[in-house]
Amino acid sequence: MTEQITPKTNFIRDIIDEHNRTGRFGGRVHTRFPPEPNGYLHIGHCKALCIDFGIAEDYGGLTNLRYDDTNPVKEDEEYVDAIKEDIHWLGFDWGDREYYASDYFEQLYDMAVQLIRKGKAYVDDLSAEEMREYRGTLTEPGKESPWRNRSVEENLDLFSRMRAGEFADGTKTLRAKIDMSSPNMNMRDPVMYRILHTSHHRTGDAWCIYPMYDFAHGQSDSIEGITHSMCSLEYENHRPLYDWFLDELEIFHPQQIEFARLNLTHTVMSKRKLRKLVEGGYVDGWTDPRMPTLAAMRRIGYPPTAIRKFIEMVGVAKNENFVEIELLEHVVRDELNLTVPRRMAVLRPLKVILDNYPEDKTENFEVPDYPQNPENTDTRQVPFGREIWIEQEDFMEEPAPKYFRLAPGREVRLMNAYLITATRVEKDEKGQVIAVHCTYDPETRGGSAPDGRKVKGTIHWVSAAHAAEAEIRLYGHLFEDEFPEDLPEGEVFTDHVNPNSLEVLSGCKLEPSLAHAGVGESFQFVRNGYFTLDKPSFEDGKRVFNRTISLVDTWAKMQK
RNA sequence: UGGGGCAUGGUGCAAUGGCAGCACACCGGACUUUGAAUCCGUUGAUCCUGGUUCGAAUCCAAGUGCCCCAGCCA
Repeated sequence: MTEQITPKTNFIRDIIDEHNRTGRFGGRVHTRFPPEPNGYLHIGHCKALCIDFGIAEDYGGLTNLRYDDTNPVKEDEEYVDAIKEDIHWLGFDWGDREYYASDYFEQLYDMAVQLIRKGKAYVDDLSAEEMREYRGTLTEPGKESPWRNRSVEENLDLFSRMRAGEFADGTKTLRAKIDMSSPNMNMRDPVMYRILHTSHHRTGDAWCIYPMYDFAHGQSDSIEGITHSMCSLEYENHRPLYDWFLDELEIFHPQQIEFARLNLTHTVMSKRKLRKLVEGGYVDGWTDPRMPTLAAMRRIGYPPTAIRKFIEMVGVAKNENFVEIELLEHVVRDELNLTVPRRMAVLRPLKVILDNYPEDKTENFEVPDYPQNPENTDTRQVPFGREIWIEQEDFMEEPAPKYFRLAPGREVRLMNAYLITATRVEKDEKGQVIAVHCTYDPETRGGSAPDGRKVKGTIHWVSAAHAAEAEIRLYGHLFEDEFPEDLPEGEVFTDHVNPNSLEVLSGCKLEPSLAHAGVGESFQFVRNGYFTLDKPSFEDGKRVFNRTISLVDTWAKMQK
């Protein structure tokens, strides 16, 4: 089995240990996982998920699930269920602590009023464009809004009328009164509330003003008693604001801690781009096997334990990183190797005829299901006959150096069956090999010779008389490495979908036992890729398989 | 060029003043009923310069490089 990972130290644990030493939170560790319900969770979110839940678990603390649903124009109920399913699939649980930032809209409103009363917030009439001009630049300070010094009474009145729906979208905002010349752009009077006459997936039309992330997140953490609020690096510049609101409001003050998000080679992680793929019909939804979503990984048979192990191996730090997809695949394969049964399937079939095998004889071989796992000795019966299918690439008429598989005059082992020797080939009018004639050695039943002679090659096979027919879809990575930052529209966009990411092979030959396997079952493939039965399981009366990149990689290695 | 952050083999993560280590990848070998897997091994790194120290990846100083911030997104 996979080796135990030694518990890693990381800077987050150092911070928490320090808090525990000083007693800042009374030894309590309470985290939250705060997805915005605007898409499916992908492997990148998984890192945050594992950190939020994992750290709390390690310290005997709790983790809340909290949807950061402060922007109704982007969010949808469809995603909240999908997110919950993914979290549970990974084996994490938030108990009954399922919260929504929108649960706090009333409290947040009261807090805003409180800040207005303190003279720390004001209603601004600047348009979005004007606000941008007033904000200044990275190197030049901003200017104060002409509306910045309205009286508390006027601000109170205007803000309540904003809530009442008197003003159109974009005509007014509520802003924090901080410092227009701050070198940190987030402190230049950030917007707290904007007007959005849009109905919200949970609060419906109860509100037409919605809090910004910065005005909602810290207070939500505070309300829930979160002690450690982990987020990605880009929020570092927001921490002063996170702290400012909490301090001005004089409420419980959690600690925000930032870490580097996960980047994976060959993998598009931007939710915006993934969404565009789905909406543009470039893929078959969020669970398309080519997507990096957890739902897609579940569909193609990645074990959740392997994904968690992968995240653990990646570690946590503040360095910008690009983890190689090979690590993920290694971890997944490592587990699948022991846990899913092995089967034989021929993707690109070539007929082999055993000339000295009785015409209508059939026999069964007992074959181990888990040859790699000494603790599981399950076997199955695999039928064998005079005509069999082998992989086209397992035969070379003129073998290359170091090629150990079948060639004229050469003896190889049919895995778990017999040793066979190629005698002659049959070709069509174009000179293509359409069948290979062989002789088998009846003394080698099971694949070993009584005289002890060895063969260098072993190949897989499927009995022609018993084979199940299938169309198999080979899924690889969806994208080329270079994916445009600004996603182009229409035709141009398709240029960036890797054509090799989906290869459909028809006429594949499968072991008969696979013909009865059910949707969702995973199998180790004969050359150590693997595949998962997927729906739709039948198309035009043929079973359809989806499988993952692992096989493609293995295949690519075999070719070179 | 304002502010914030980060620099350790190809990649990711450790080492918190004391022999720079682990995993993946790569290469080589062994073994094998697939050339996969497994096992073993090799190569390979502290951004630069100076300083403190018996001793620096670690502390100090000055550089260099990369990332983030000018949404009424999160």
